[in-house]
Amino acid sequence: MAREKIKIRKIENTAARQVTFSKRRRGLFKKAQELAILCDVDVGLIVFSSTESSTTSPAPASADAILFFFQSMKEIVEKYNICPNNVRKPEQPSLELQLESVKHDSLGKEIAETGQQLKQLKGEDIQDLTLKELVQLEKTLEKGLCRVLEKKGQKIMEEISGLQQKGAKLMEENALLKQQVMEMTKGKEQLALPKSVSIFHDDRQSSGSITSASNSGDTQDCDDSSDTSLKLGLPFN
Amino acid sequence: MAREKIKIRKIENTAARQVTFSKRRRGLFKKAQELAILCDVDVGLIVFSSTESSTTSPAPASADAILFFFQSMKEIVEKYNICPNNVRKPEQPSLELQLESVKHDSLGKEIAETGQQLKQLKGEDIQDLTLKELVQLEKTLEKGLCRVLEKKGQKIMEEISGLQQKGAKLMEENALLKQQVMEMTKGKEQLALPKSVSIFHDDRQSSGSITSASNSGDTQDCDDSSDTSLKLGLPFN
DNA sequence: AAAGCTATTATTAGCGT
DNA sequence: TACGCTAATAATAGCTT
Repeated sequence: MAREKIKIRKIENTAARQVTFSKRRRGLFKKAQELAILCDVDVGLIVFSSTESSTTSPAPASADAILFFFQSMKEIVEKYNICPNNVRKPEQPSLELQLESVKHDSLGKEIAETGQQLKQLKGEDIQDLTLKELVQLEKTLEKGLCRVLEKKGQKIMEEISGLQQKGAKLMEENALLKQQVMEMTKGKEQLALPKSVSIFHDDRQSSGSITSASNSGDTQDCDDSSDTSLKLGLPFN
Repeated sequence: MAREKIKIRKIENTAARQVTFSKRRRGLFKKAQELAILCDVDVGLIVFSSTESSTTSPAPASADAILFFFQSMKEIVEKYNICPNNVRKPEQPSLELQLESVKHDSLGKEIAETGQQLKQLKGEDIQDLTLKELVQLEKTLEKGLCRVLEKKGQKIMEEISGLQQKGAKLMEENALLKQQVMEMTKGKEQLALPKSVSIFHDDRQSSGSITSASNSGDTQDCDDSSDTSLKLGLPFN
């Protein structure tokens, strides 16, 4: 309803969207209020303003909106207080208190603060911080980064040791199979032996070779894992 | 906005009020939806009437906030239910259902998640993260740190440039005063000359000395500020 | 009463500053 | 950037059906 008719679809231009948002939100609230007054009804309206750019973390915006909403609700409640035919004094204070508590030290505030902290840790919304605050932020980030790196190192070592174990087992199995193959190649006459026997034999015989193999294998494994750790580490950096 | 301008006050005629209510409510909801679509925001609107209540939440994005909205709404609705002269049983279930439908994502959950993210960014509570998650965290932290450092650099440069300007001004003043003192020390006979003349003289004579002084001063200034920048930078690292 | 009509007011999109 | 302006569209008050 202006110079040009527009289609109701998302306005892609950010600035224009912001302007339209302000204007239309004002209009919407005005109309809501008019409806409430003209028709003597309660209207609750909440607009989740995403004034921030595309960056995530909806918490602060939501919190703002929630506070706004509660403000409106409070006004409605106050209006009702004045309204003569709805006199319910005992109920009013508790609701009032709830609103106040939400406004001051409750969920909304917590979300807002936590959300902002989160944003700031992500390096967003740091325009108005003082140098001191920035330095504090930096410290926190470094500390966090340090811990994360430490934990990452641990995890990588765990991963490696897991791989080592797996490797060892595979080697063991491998050696076992080799042994079996050798066995089969050597004495083809034993081919038809019962499983249990052959297995028992294998276990015994392989014991020594596997041990030695796993020893050398361990050393090799370590070397391999050193390489592996580098390889593992890289894709995650 | 029609055949006649009306004042925004309660419409006393019940029938007319009801008609206006229907019309305006439709308009309000339409506007709410338009705002939501055009500006890509969440809008929650609830209208309480003596005969019905209706709700809309055009975009299901931040469910937790909407839950909060519904919870609050529910409280108000309950208040209305208790109110003896407003009996609206049939509407209750639908609102109740809507509330239930979004209940599984609670605001508490958002707080918990945001809080945990915050903690994890600080390097706490990262015991059970996977290697991949840790790497993601690391990236986020590095990005944040990078931004914070950049902003810090900016702030420091601002600080420095401010100090430099101040320093330059002080030096200039200093030189001027020195010149004046020298003047006074050299020729005491000129002490009683008219202002305009003495000033003119001062300007002239000092011109050379001041220029040179300011030159060396400038260099000194630069060095000083370099040192200053280091000194400024250090306590914040 | 509910739905449709239209003269009139209200809102606002694009522009200019 | 964030205002104010105004042509133009949108909503709607009172009426009719």
